[in-house]
Amino acid sequence: MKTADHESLRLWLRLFTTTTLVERQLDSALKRDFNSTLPRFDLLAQLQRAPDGLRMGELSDRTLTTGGNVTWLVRALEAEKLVTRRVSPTDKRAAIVRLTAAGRRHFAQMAQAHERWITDIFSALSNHEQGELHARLGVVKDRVRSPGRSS
Amino acid sequence: MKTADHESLRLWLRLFTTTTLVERQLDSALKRDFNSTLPRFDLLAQLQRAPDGLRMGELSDRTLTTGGNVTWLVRALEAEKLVTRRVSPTDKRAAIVRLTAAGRRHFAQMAQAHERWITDIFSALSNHEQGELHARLGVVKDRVRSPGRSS
DNA sequence: GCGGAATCCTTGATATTTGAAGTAATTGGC
DNA sequence: GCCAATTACTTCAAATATCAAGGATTCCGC
Repeated sequence: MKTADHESLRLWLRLFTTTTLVERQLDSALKRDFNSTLPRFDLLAQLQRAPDGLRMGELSDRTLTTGGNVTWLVRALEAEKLVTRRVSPTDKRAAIVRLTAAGRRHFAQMAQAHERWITDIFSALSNHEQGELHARLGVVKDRVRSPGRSS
Repeated sequence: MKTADHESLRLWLRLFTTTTLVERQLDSALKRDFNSTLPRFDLLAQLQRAPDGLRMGELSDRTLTTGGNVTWLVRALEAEKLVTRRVSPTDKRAAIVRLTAAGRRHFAQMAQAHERWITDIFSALSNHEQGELHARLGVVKDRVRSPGRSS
């Protein structure tokens, strides 16, 4: 099994490297063209999918970032009038965050460019290969979520 | 192409999510068992592969982190006597970083656990699948390195 | 409906990372 | 050999992220 083990390490290294490189490229392109960042884009993307808004905790879960950080990001986006925050009518502890019209417009522009960049990067793989990659990463992801007893 | 495009976005999201989850798991396990972190581990790993040591710039390249950050990390590891730093005899601008004996021991222990964790996580995929995943990520990685004209 | 436990979010301290600017040393053209 | 350009690294401030603690509110068993 020595070989297989080593193979896993190499795979992880490549997974990490590839993701980091793509991440940087997107982040710097967002900065260059929209004066934004990937974490901000990510948060806005979650909001766009949720017409009724999301609570802070939901944003935290979906963006894989901590609560404190979501508070910080939302505060900044609110200052730029891209999102609003209001207290939930049914739970006064909770804050509901929504995109503003300006936020929606701003996001739409970024999303279009973002999709072009992504499509371009992954066009190096065929449609079929992309699907397979997606599925296999899913297997890994599920395993990480539920800590595994060894095979 | 609408479908293919959307597929790329989903793929990227999954790539990002999976990597982040694995990264966190490793980082928190390193913290728990060795009071260390993934960036530190990563840096030590590079040094272990280089018996003659590495310059700061080489560490920066190989760990995908900025120069300022490498300075910071190396300073901390030096304070813990895990690495040494000395001026290159051939180029007084350059600093050469090496593992100490203690650093080597410390790293060996972490590496063993690290390999177990990784192997366990990726054991959800067959050997063949791992190889294929590795190869396809390589294609993406190469494409990111050389900014692509669209297909 | 009361009170303790749980939940939602914010805060503040701290840690980490980046990016730009600065310092020192080397290189290369002349 | 000399100076301008380049390279290697560090420093410092600002951006970003985490973590633990705390305040407010809600939930739930009684």
